[in-house]
Amino acid sequence: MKIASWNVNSLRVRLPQVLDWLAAEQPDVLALQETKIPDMQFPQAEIEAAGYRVIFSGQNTYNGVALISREPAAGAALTDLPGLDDPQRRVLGARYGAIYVLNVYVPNGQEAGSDKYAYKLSWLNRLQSFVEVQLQETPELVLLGDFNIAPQECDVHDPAAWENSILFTQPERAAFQRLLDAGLVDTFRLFEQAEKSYSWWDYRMLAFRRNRGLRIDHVLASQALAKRCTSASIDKTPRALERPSDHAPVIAEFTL
DNA sequence: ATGGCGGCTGAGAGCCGA
Repeated sequence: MKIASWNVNSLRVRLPQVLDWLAAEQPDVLALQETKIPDMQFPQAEIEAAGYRVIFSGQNTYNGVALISREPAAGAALTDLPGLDDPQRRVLGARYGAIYVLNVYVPNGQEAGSDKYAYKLSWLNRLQSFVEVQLQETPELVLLGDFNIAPQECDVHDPAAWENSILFTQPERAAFQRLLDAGLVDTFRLFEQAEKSYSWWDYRMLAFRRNRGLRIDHVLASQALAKRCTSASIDKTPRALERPSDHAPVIAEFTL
């Protein structure tokens, strides 16, 4: 079972790259964030023509998530965190076989101390509560997506420069740690990885070429499932294409 | 390192992302 996450920063723009990536990598599940497209305009036919199923929860301009899969999702999809009345489309959960897949686009937070920062932290609290409940229901669970949090110093190209900056503040990192404490494992760190491995690079300042990035996209697996994780990686190749997303796909594989 | 890029809207320049 190969599960991946990719913030595409507009599916309208990136659809050809997504189709190419599906053909090349053959994932069983691909979670997309920042599709930025209303459901009525979602390119369902193009994805189905590639041999995949897809479910989506979108809106215009901002946010939007989708789950592309080989096999159809079982049962109804979840599009809202329980207890959070939020028009922003940032969550999509569905079960594939025994595995519950929860695709999230965590709020950016903009700046420590801002209203958006408070929203981010409360959003992460709601996420944690839901994960705790869902783990009782489906012990095999993958929580993946754009977390907008670099959890450790080794996930930041210049930790000193990023100290107290959004994506790397202590409260954000503590919220990420609480997700792990709830029973999740950062699959990327189960394996030896190259130093300075990142999943996002700013479009500006030649950040990708200089590898000045952050690792903010993650595939977290429940402890039951993490035991069956056989690989975890970041695919930097799409980031080097013409007109790329600023994020790279992150991948984890599990034995069934 | 101020913003530097890119996508969006709406038809300007500004918002937002990270």
